[in-house]
This record gives sequence, structure tokens and C-alpha cells, in this order.
Amino acid sequence: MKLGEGVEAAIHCAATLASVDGNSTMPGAALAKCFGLSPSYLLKHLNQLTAARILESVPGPAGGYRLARPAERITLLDIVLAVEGREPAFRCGEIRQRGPVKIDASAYVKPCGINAAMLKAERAYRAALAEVKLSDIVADYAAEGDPRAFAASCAFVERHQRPQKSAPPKQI
Amino acid sequence: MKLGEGVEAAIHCAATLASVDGNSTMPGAALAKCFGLSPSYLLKHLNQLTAARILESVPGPAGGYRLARPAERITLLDIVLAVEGREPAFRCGEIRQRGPVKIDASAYVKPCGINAAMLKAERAYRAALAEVKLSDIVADYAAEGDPRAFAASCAFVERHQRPQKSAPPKQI
DNA sequence: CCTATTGCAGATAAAAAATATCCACGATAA
DNA sequence: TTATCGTGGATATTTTTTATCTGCAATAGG
Repeated sequence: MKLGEGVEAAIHCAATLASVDGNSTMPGAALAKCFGLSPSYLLKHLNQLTAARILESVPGPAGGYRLARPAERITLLDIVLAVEGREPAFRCGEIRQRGPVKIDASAYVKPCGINAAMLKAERAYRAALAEVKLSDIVADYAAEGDPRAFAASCAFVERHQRPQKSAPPKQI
Repeated sequence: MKLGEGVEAAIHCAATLASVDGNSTMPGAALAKCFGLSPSYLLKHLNQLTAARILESVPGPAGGYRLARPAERITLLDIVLAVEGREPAFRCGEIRQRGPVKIDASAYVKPCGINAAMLKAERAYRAALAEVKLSDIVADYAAEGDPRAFAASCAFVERHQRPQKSAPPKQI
């Protein structure tokens, strides 16, 4: 079981965007530089976040990304599912009916018990992720993290964020 | 997030081995045929289970695999960790200190809050898997599954299991 | 209107991992 | 002695992940 690196990048970027002012945006290139990531590849992930309506994007100069809704209503699960996809980690291939033991298809209408157990565990995983809000991550970072690192991060955001003419994101 | 196909194979094989009599064994080739899997590749996974002391192997003709301990003391977590490895799905690359925001290393002694949240969720996942015993899987299969499929599976085991001269596995 | 900057989509390439096969070896039951 | 089995290593094949590049549309600012 393995999560792609994109997940870490996506969460850090979202947490960073949580501290931009109002309706300002931050360019993807700045986010990439902030974490030493490949810009072209990070854009792929930011795009997935945009498609999932976790981020909003503004084109043009002075454009960039911002959160599509307040950090209180974005969970780690939202981000993980957006980047990794919504399919469960365990995919039942129904190998129980792939050998010579196979019987009539009517014998396999009930879902495989193994699959059920694996999916139940994954629900527990997702439930735990759903309990963590992006605002929790940011608050923890501000409270528990080193003040110097926090200050440096804020300064970076301050330096790269860009105010917008257009309307701020609707608080649905 | 994705689990390899080996996990499904390993669980099914372990469940099958749970119904061989006493100290008898079942050859890997028979298990592979049972589920229509590539024999040479399945052996890799059976090997991982053996290394993890979930299975025992007996060489020579009339040899094969059997459970290393009763199915009541084998959990899905044991099997998943044996096949997928014990490392967590989320690996923190500490990208927070890979950009220009980076400060002195002393600012990063505390573990990353994102990492902590992801690992906590994974503990929930593993805890859920640890609650399911192989004996539960087998019992569920016998009770809930189609009787025809169960009978066919038992017949297959009956046909391929081989009694042993050597001592039965120690019940540690 | 013009230009520079930005996000977006798609094609493509490079690297890594999962999947699969094969062979030589030691063990052992018959 | 022989045939069957698991083990370990080497290797090939396929898929996934990671990464880059190019052309395009949108738009702020002059």
C-alpha cells in the first residue's frame, strides 16, 4: 500500500493557500518553489484539486490558486480522494471464481467476505481522514510548530499572494 | 492508494489452507490452479507469508504449505503487512523544508502535523484489519456463502492436501 | 490593441514498481 | 535413484508514477 507523493504536496499547498488573504491568489509556480517541487508536475495535482472544487483557479497575470471554500470545510479526505482517486485500495478480482472450483455464477451473487472486510477497514481509514480539517492542520502548525518556520512561511505567502479584482469565492 | 493483487491472493490462499486437515500440506501449484493464478508469481507471495511465519512450508514430494498457527491467531493485518510491507502508506518527504522557506534544522525537530494525521488514520486502518481473524473469514464463508461454492472448495482441498509424516506445526 | 503572465489540456518521455517467467539448487518421500 | 516440491536469484514484461514540454485560452496592465 502506497500513497503517491502528490498527496503530501497537495496537502501542503492547500495548507499554504489557507493563509492567503481574502480572495487573493497564489501562482502554482510560487507553490512549487515553496516546496522545491517540479512546477509542471505540481500543476497536475493542483488541477486535480481544482477539478474536485477544493481549489479555485484564476487565469491571467495576477492569477493563481486559492481555496474554493473555507479551510474549516476542507478535510484531509477531500484532498486525498481528489489526488489519489476515489476507488478503494483493495479491488476484489473475484479470484475465487477464476479457478477450476468455479461453479455456476448464481453461487457468487453475495459479495466476497474478504472484500467486505477490506472495505470496512478502508472506511475506518477514510473516516479518520474526514475528521481532520485543513484548518486543524494550519492551527496545529501555528501553535505547535517552530515560530521561525511559521513566520518564514507567512512571509513567503505574503510575498507571492496577489489581490484580485474579481469576486471572492462564494461561501456555499 | 492501491493494494497489490498479491494481497487478495494471499488472503484467499490462507483461507484455503485453513481448511486442510491437521498437519497436512497443500502444494503451491495447487493453490495457484485453485484461483487461476500464475504459479511462479504466487510462490513469491506464499514465500512472503512463510517468511512472516504465517505459513509453514514442507519441501519434497508430498510437501507444500500449511498454516503456521491456528486460523484464530492470524489476522488480515498479519497477511496484508507480510505481503505489502510494514511501511506506512504515507511517507513524509519533509517537503516543508525543501524550498526557500527553509530555516535552520532546529526549527524542524517536531514531526510534521500532516504526517501525524496521516499516520493516525493509517493506525485506524490497521486496527480494523487486526480485528478480523482468518477464522472469521472462513466461518463467514461457510455460513454466508453459497453452499455449492463452499462444497466445491472443500472438495478441491480434499483432493490436493497431503498428509505428513513430520510433526504438526507447533501451537506457540 | 498589445504584451506578458498565468492556468489548462494533451502528447510524450523517463524512471520506478508491479507482475510474471525461468532456472539451478537443496530437501525428501517413495 | 528418481520425481516432486520449496527457495532464491536473475531476468523480462507490463503498468504506474513521475516529469517535461508545447500550444492554447484567459486576462491584467499598459
